[in-house]
Amino acid sequence: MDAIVEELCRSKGLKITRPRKLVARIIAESDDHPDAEEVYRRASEEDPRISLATVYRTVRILEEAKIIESHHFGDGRARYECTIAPEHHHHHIIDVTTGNVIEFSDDILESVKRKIAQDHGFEIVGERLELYCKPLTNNE
Amino acid sequence: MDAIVEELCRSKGLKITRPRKLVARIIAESDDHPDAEEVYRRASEEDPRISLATVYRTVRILEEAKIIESHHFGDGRARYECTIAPEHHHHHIIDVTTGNVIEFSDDILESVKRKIAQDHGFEIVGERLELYCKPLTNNE
DNA sequence: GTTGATGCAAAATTTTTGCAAGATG
DNA sequence: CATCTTGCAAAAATTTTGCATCAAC
Repeated sequence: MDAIVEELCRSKGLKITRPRKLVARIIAESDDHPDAEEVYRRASEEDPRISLATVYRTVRILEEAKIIESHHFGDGRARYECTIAPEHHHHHIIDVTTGNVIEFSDDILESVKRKIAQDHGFEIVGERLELYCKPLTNNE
Repeated sequence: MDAIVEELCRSKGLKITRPRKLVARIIAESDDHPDAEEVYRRASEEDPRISLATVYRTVRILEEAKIIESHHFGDGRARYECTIAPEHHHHHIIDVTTGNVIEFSDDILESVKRKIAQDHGFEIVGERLELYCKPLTNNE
């Protein structure tokens, strides 16, 4: 993980710093899509010198480097997750009754999306799919 | 259009006011996903008494009433569009080279999404699909 | 007339920026 | 040691709120 971040930073001419490694690792280790404030809180536990401004600057840089992704799940702020994982590519089901976020991926969905983009003369370079759902009930 | 807004407001016990009708109409007539500031600007031209706070309050109410939808296309602010139209349901392709937003809808996509939700034990009550794309080139 | 909505100004929230000091390559 | 990055504090941008006034029902 650290190695990948360092490699990606290097390839973009970015310096490898303690805050960058820390923020990237915090997000990689989190499976709950923390927002900037929460990343800052978790980072501060390990290195109290880090500032919130740096977290914001860093997540922007890491997002540009495709190391992390940001999402907006309806609340005002951006929430982050790491893209570096064997099977990262996925989307989100948000259970509106609980706020739980469930990740999923689907090959058919992927090809349908790709074809739609193609038919419009485009190639997908980024995307965002969120399904806001409520649990199925048997009688309704 | 006005009639639908009025009916929906009434059914929720909301008063039908000049600002509400105006904001709803502005958004219904816009095909460019304006943000709150822009809705305010357009509304002000017709009624200079309206305030930005009211625009924010009104879009929230209209969104709760399912009369409009909000989106986050990567810039910081929320952008709005009206849901009241014969064939409203659609998603967005954002051309990252120009910032243009293209709307599309696709029946196969719809059923794939519905099935995915079902397989996870959910029913879709809202959703958001954005494809960030660049134009296809023949040689790359 | 009551109740809910508006406008204003002020505050809250989220994010960005200027700049001096510090760390990296 | 030149350049990029950080931390701090201050500002910007977006959105929300308190309250007196006003409008809808």
